[in-house]
Amino acid sequence: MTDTAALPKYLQVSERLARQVTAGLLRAGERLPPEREMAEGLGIAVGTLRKALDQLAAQGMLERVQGSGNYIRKPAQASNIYAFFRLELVAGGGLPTARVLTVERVPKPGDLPAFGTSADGHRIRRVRALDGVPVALEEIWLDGDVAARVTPADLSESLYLFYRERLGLAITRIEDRVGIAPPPGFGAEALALPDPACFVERLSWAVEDHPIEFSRTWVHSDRARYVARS
Amino acid sequence: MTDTAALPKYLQVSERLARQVTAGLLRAGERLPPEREMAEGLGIAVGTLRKALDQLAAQGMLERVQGSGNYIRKPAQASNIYAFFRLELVAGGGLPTARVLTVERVPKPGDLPAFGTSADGHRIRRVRALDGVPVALEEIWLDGDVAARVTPADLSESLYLFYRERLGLAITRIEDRVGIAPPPGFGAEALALPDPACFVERLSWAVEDHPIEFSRTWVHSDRARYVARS
DNA sequence: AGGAATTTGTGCGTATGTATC
DNA sequence: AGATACATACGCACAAATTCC
Repeated sequence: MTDTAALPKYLQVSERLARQVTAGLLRAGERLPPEREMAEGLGIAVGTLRKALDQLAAQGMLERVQGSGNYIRKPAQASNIYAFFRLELVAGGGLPTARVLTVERVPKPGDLPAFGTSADGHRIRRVRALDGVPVALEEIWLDGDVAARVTPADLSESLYLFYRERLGLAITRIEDRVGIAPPPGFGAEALALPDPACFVERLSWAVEDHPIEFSRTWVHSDRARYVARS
Repeated sequence: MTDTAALPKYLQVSERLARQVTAGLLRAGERLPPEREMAEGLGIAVGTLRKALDQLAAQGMLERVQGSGNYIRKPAQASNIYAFFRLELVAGGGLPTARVLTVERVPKPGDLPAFGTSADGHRIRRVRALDGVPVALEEIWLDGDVAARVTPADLSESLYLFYRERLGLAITRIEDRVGIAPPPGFGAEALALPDPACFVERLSWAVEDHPIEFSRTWVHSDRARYVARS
């Protein structure tokens, strides 16, 4: 437990809703109660709730339809809650899943950008799939100081939940860089991606200007693409 | 002039500020007047102005600093106002410019996604540069029905202004897809990009669900990258 | 160092417009 | 046409961060 200052109400609410979506309590397509009802139930003003919903809409998690209602858009999906980009099949859509390959605490290599305070990092390697078809390799570096140990069991459900509930961290800012690069050696068990692949580098901030995570995702662009909607 | 319904005030204000930035009336680093002053000058409520400023901040055009002020972030730059991604040098930053190579009205080829109502499109080809160094090739398809003719002179200043003032169109939604592909044949005069390159496909909506523009940008990823910040 | 002034952030409540059902 | 529900707009009070004296 950190001594983090209390989040603003509107962020508390959007975080809570995001968690409920992640946990599957709110499912895709589901309609939320009317804003006035919901605000009353939460004990906040309608304007505050609307700000929270705007947040979620901006993240693509919610669709707001005037005259109709607010609808959950994203299915419950692991580890993609704060993603700026969505990984999609070339044809669009696809149910995202991820399988953890390895989790190791190792010294940060020199080619990583500066983030966190430790010389070590937790290196998490995963295969990401859409509708069961492997489409990308991913390497996530979590700063060594946020946790002494990380095990695959911690990560099996949702990276998001792990960060929020086990570490007490709320990711507040993300920077993505898009380029191309050859995929790294992920071992024989991993998907063989053609060389080179489109990839996205991500720096995640837990608090302003203090990144605690760095990740790289290599996407087989014949099978899937990163999609961003404004 | 279209019979478009009047835009909400907060969008009118953000559009106007965006134009001023594009036109160079507001320069990078410049601080805006205090919100209360500004709102009074515009004859609107502070909350409405704040919503406009939030828009611009979300677009990366403005930086809002509590206790300090609102600062213009982007330099005056042509045609990048609505960009979801920013094209940056690998080291970060770089002053973006663009040079139009050709503008032609031609039948839409079959590999374009569905957009607009015409069988023809205006094909605009450009070289984009950062700090004077060519880093990307770009092909923009504007639906044939939004204008009978388009000339390079129309585009020399700013694609944004052209859309807004000549065509009366406000881009309201953008969808970007990231992948890799070989750069096309842009003629001998164009920058020779290595094959393949990282590229971004963009569909721009003028009104909800009615895209009028499609573009593809091929980026030499050794020189520049697309960067998105949340 | 410290405190006041300035400036943006959060939160509330209300009234009216507009799209959907 | 009426009811429902989200969108816009206004105004106010207080909190929090920054700036300046």
